[in-house]
Amino acid sequence: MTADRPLRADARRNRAKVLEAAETVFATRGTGASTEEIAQAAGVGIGTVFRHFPTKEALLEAVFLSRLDRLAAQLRAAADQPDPGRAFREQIALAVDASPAKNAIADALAAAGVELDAVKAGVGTGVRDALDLLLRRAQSAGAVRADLDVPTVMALLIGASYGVEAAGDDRGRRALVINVLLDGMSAG
Amino acid sequence: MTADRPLRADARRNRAKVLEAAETVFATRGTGASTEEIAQAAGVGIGTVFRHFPTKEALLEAVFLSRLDRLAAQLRAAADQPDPGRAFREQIALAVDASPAKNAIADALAAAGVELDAVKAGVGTGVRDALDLLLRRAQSAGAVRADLDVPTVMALLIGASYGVEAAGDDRGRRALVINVLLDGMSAG
Amino acid sequence: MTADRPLRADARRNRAKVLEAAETVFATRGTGASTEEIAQAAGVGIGTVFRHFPTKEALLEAVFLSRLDRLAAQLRAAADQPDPGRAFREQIALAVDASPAKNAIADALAAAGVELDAVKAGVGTGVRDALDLLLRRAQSAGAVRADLDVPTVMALLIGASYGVEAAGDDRGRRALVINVLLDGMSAG
Amino acid sequence: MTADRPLRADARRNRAKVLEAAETVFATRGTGASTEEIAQAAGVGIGTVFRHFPTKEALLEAVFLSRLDRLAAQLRAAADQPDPGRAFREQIALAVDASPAKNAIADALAAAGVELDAVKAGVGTGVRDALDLLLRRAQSAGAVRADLDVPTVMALLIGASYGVEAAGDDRGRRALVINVLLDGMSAG
DNA sequence: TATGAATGAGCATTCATTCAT
DNA sequence: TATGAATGAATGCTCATTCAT
Repeated sequence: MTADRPLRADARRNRAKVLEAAETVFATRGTGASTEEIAQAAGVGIGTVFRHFPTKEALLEAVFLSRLDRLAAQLRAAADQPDPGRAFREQIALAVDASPAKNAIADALAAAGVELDAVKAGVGTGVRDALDLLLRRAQSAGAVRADLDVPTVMALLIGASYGVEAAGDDRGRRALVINVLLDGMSAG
Repeated sequence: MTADRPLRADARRNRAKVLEAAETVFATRGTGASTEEIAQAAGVGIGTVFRHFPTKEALLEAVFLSRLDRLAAQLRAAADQPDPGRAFREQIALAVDASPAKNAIADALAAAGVELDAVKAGVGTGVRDALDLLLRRAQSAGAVRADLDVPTVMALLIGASYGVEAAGDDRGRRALVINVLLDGMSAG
Repeated sequence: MTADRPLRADARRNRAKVLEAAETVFATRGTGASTEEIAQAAGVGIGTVFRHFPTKEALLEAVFLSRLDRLAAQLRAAADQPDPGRAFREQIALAVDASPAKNAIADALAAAGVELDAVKAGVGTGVRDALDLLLRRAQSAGAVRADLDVPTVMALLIGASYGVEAAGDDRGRRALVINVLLDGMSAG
Repeated sequence: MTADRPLRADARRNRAKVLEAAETVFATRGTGASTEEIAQAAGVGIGTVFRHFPTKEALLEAVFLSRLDRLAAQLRAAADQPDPGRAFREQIALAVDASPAKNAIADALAAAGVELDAVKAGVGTGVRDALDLLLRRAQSAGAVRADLDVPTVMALLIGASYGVEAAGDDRGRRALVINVLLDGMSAG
């Protein structure tokens, strides 16, 4: 009975608009931003936000997952670069530098009692697998210490994200933070 | 700056009770915990909380600063240990492992638009100076890379706190995270 | 008054489906049930519900009237039974026992400020006339007190419906409530 | 620590104001009336309403219980009248005639899934016991049929309340409804 | 005509903050 | 100075109704 086309195009567009607006607003004003504010930023009625995301928590989660999806895609794209050590380093640096806003969202979700691991697991083979590949290759190439596994690298990534955030606007300092992390991860 | 009328003994006691309760409650239930809940935990009326801390933000700030004060004291106590490199490493590890709950508070403050740097500066010569001493000595001893300065170390500390938190309950993983950080900071 | 273009066959079918679903849903989940829920139960889109009943109130009214229609038909069918007193008693008992769900609807309508009398008048010669016939015959036969008129009997019916509802699931108690009512209405 | 006097006087007065306003507003505009409206009618802030009644449901319940309490008091006061049959009849008539607005509240509570019986039981020995006394005495005096028990009388009372309400403004008709009920309850 | 996405007014509830006692 | 009742702005969420497809 219910197909998936007619107005579905508009609906999908609205969903995307909301998601995008939410990402921006949460990043800008924090996760405490009101749903109303997001609706306005998206240019839709508040009812529309709740139609697509039945709960503020659901919206937060969706934003978080969409970020993780993008990260996974990015990591995957780097998997076939020639120099495994370099690929690893570059991706870590990129991931860390891009993530500050994600942290707040993760925090908010955690505060709401959401099982973050479960959520991440939902991304499935996403980030985890992509990272796994990058890491293994870098370790095989002798570029990264052998005692690191994916969960630990993820913890380090998260930490570095906050570290970079704490470093403020000073480009040099941010780079230094990342550099320390990479040095710590390198073999030898 | 602020006139510091010594504060009647019972008043001071109340202030301390509130601060302590706030630290516990914020750590336990998150910074979203209501002021009322803190008042109850402290065994005082809500009016008393607001008499001592005119704003929830002020209370959060006070809790954060009190933690920093304790950290400063700890760092200072380590300044005269014989082996500067070891002292540095030990203190970093200690600070990081003890800090998880602090993070949420710093986040909340940041979200509230409080200039964290300013606040930290307010601890004055506290953490900053103690850390400066430890760092310089370790660098002179050739145990820590020379391109690190205090603000960067603080950023790294903050990041490592979150990293450890993200590592979860796995003792080994937590240690590994700290280890990576220390390796990254070490000279050579 | 209202132009009654025969309504395309499928349209009529939809109208009936909605009415039926509404009756069930209102009875099951109360009159606070959302229109959306009714649409789903009827297997139609929400737009269709509103096409046939421009207002939730209108839908409620239609359900109510449809019940009254059935009641009228039932009363009419009993009009030619041989024993007028017995017919009256049986019909009263039947009407009362079947009506609990109707009460909630009548309440909701009343709460919405609908003139219930006007609505009932709309059923026209329906319940009123059928009841009139039954009552007169029973009174003529000396089975029912002479000071009762149709409006009063209707008020008693409504009251008894709620009484039975209040009696709960206890079959014996429900019967007793009806019995008291019938005794009160009987002559002598 | 917490005594029960100082500002308690004001608080109690406010609680009473809210309860009274709620009773009026619910009776006037139905139980769908907004809490805000009640706050305004009571001349207090909306927060005050929620301080005293943590939920709209709780407020509804309190209003209902307060009515039942008054009814119980009234019934109890009639217990020592000389003529038990007369006392019973008078009290039933009074209770029924005074109750219209109560019905809506009972309905709302029932709709909210509140166990009405439990609530009524909470009035404790209130209405139930007072009614029990009246009923027994009237039955002993041979004025009321012996097969009635308290729960059934309560169901009849509720039904009669609605019946009277349905009878509208016509004094004569209202009296007739009550009369039928009393006749049905009388012995012989 | 049917559909269901969009809309936004309306509601219950929370909580930081104020102030009378 | 301590208390806790009062306040009301703000928020998440629901639902009847509209309208583009």
